[in-house]
Amino acid sequence: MAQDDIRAVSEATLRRLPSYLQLLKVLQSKGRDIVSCSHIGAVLKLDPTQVRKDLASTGIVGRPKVGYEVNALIESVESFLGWNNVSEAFLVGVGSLGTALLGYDRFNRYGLNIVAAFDADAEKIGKTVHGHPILPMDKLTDLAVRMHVMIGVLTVPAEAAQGVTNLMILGGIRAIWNFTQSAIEVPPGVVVQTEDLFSGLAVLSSRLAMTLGAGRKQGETVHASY
Amino acid sequence: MAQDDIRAVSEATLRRLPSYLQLLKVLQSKGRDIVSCSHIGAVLKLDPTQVRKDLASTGIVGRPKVGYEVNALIESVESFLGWNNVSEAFLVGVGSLGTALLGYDRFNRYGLNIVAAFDADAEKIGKTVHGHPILPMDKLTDLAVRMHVMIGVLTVPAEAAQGVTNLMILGGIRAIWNFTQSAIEVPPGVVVQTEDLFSGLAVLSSRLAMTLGAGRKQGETVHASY
DNA sequence: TAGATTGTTAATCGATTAACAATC
DNA sequence: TAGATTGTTAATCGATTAACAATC
Repeated sequence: MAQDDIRAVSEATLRRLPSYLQLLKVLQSKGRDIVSCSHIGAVLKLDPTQVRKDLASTGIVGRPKVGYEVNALIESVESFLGWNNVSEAFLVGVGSLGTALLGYDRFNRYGLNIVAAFDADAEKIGKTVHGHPILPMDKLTDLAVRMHVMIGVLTVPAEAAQGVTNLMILGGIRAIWNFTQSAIEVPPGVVVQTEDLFSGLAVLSSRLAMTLGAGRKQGETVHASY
Repeated sequence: MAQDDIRAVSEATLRRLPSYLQLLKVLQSKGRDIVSCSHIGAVLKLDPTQVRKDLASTGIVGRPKVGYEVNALIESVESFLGWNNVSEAFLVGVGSLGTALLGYDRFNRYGLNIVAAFDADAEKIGKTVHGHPILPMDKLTDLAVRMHVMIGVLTVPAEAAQGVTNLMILGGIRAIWNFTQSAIEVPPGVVVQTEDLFSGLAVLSSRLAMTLGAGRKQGETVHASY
């Protein structure tokens, strides 16, 4: 792939990259130098050609007959995702989910460093959650500007989502990881990734209902695409 | 759609159903009786035909020129997903994420009722988290059998995932909501839905890198599919 | 009635999978 | 060399979107 060829990589491909990365790191820790697409595909239950195309979209070039160098592949996937350089992020909304994310110490390996947390609740301000001080909302915009923070993690109640988003935008934040159920509006050039827990639950519920459902022949089974 | 026609509904459709449901409940609370696909599509930024097909797959029949009855539509989507009857679930692994999920009191509206939590840590056993008593792992299988629990929520560290899965299977659990990064093995007839936080982060990171990236024309913007 | 909306079939689009040449 | 694997083009498959008939 030519180096200037920034073609759009499909969301499906992007979503598979972290699973490759995880496997590659396991292989690396086992001292393995080389890996083939067929091997990756066998472990992750994916088509080898698909693995090859996904990897190629990160810019890696392999060696026919040999495969890919594990270290080079990790480097390629990580730099493609921007995960070799840690970006600083603000988290807003220190409820149960926000607290869980603040406690997740492995984000550093995935390019994310949560440097400050914010909450509207005066009770919480000044306290520390998993080593992160909780700051008042009115500091958000100024601090984002001063620290050049690019990423915001949104874990507030749905009704507060748009207001907090607006503060983030004012602070120059360019990417919002949205854990609310609210569809937030942002200006062009700002990226939003919404995580909806219930969409996964819908898949699970429906597949379960199907396996348990009447009218189904005995022994017939349903597999989710995990 | 004929009532015995259990055709496979695509995962993409299943994932959109919760967002329809949420909007419909907002409309219901506003006292609205009738809604059209074009209206739903306009709010959620989806093609009206796609909305119509998604809704049709739940079995609802609308009225030409009029639209769909809001109440009937909610009933149709909920019963399709099995969310009108609450299923009891066990949660295993009371770490930060498990704790957050235990604190999420709205699962009842989504067909899920977490009736017990389990952990391997003796320190945690006997304590109560968000009103849920934490039980020892060795009670899991027997209790699942006795209570006819069908759903397991897996929030343990990756290395414990397969072992706990096996206990769940022995207990007769038929659906596993897997929040670990481990690809678990289950027998036919058991449904697994794996939630990978990092796949969402990969999408965000890559889209951000693309908006910030060099070689990009000024003013060109990238939108995530939120 | 006319027009808006549903229901359904056809066309398009893009992702996945298959085929095969290039390569070490 | 022969065979395995990459890289790439073609075929297939399924989801999305468009077109249009049916309906109130």
